[in-house]
Amino acid sequence: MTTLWERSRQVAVQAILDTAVRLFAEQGYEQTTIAQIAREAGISQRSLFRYFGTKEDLVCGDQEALGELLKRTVEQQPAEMSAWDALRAGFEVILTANHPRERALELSRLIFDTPSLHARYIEKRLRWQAELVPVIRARLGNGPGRPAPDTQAKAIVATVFACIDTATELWAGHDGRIDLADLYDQCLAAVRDHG
Amino acid sequence: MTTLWERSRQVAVQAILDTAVRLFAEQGYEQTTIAQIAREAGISQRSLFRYFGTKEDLVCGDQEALGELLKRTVEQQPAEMSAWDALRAGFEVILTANHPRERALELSRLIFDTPSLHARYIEKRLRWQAELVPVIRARLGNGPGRPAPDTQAKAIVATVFACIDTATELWAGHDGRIDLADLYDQCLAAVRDHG
DNA sequence: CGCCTACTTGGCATTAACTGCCAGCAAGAC
DNA sequence: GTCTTGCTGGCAGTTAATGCCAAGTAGGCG
Repeated sequence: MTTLWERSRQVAVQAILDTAVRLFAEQGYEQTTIAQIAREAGISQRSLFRYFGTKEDLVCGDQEALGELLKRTVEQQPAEMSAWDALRAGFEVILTANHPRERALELSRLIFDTPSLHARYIEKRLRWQAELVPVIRARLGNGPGRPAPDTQAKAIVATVFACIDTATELWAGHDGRIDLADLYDQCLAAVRDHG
Repeated sequence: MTTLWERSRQVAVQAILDTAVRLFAEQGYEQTTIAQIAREAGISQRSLFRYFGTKEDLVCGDQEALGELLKRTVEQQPAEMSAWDALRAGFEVILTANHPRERALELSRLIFDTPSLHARYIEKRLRWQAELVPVIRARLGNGPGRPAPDTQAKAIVATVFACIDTATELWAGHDGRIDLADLYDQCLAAVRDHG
């Protein structure tokens, strides 16, 4: 019900985010200090840390929301669909729900060009990656002579994310000129198609 | 001329490492300060930072050497061996070159339980990955109708590391009672074996 | 042995990311 | 209008990390 508070919060968040991403793109992530971002966004350092717990959250803060969306989407796929196809469908949905192309490109470049950011990004993802495992396990035919379903599910989820990551890196490297979903399919094909 | 300087350096490194790992295990990584480690190891803070550039290096500092070893091992596999088998052979070598079981378990648990450490560990691993890509690309038959070799190589390397990571996490979760190489094979089978 | 050079070590100051605390102010409930 | 609630900003403090400089020590050389 609190209207003005929430609305001005949204505005502030967006303003800080825009300032931060602009500065990161201009001078690099490491070279940009929290003090500078706060100054240019017209907010105190203390408040900035209340909006974004860490400097890294300025870049990969909305990961959590995307993770939630991905999980729900995968769950809702028809039961007879394979784990791989369900995850692929989830990935497709995330693509459309993400930032506009230009912004996504900028963020991806930033993440893949900054080792510490890249690592943080993956680490954050690993957290909600774990929540996807039970969803995938439920979709596996537990035939005999196969690895434990948990091992199987974890490996599949980890591989899918590895391919998403690789595809995104290539996509950013090509300035978005190649379709991201196509790249993902190529990555998965390189892994799953034998011969 | 390896002299007293180098020898006492080795001794100091080992002493610091032992102190650090012990303290980390006793009170947790975040709760242990550099000042405390330096004090208990009988060295100045300044010198500690000369031996280990960062606090994280106290735990995953020898990753660099392992990465180098991995790359060399993969390169030296017979040319007709597939990319997958060559990487698997490299993984096998690393297993034997790593710390003794107990120490490796302790370190793995520490890394997987500490987000900032985990991130740093991933960062170091990403560097190995990048260096392995050209080695793997050279091993790919570039038949027609396949994804670009670079895409293929990146995807394969990323997947192998995803499986190594998954296997290691499972291994640490089972207190090392299940063979790590077996877990890795199970992960890869879950990904590559269809049906 | 005595000296000189090369290299290491430790202390001091500084920066940057955070965190806790407290006072002030503005929004919303009554 | 007042009163409660919760946001905001400043200030001090902690921790990791880096640069600088003075002091010490190993090792080669006359």
